[in-house]
Amino acid sequence: MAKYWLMKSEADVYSIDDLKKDGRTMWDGVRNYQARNNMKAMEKGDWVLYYHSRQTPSAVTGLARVVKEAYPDPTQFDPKHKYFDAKSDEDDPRWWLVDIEFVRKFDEQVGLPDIKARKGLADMVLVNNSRLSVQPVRKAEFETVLKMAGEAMP
DNA sequence: GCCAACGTTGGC
DNA sequence: GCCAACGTTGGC
Repeated sequence: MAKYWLMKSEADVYSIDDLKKDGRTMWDGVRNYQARNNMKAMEKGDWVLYYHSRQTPSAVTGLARVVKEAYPDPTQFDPKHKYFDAKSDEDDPRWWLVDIEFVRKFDEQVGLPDIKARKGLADMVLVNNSRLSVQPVRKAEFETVLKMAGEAMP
């Protein structure tokens, strides 16, 4: 059974349009343990709501899918990279990531205010823990967000 | 651009 | 192990 997730990206850093252009991408740079643990729990074929933060309003803008399960984030070992982590051991990597692929861009974005106002979405992690960049989504929540976007279930 | 909320670090 | 200081995220 595929699971459901939500992944955030700053709209002006890597948008759904960038993902569409690239087709797929390596979700590097996550340096938060909870977010990392969520990526480790992902399986190929899981669905991902793609969310833009730092835009007005923040919004779910599309759909992506996990295409490669967790492996060590190579940027943590590159001293020249901004995501370099000197404390990470190659034999026991601290940071992991997944690859996701573009599925669909929504014609209609689902804004955070609408999500907050929607009955049935009050328990979404997005609503209650605004800092977590990779988070689980319940099936019913996923279905509701898709419905709000005017999209059919994948 | 501001700043509240949160996670992490490090001194003790 | 506590907690103050610091850095970052992200809503507004």
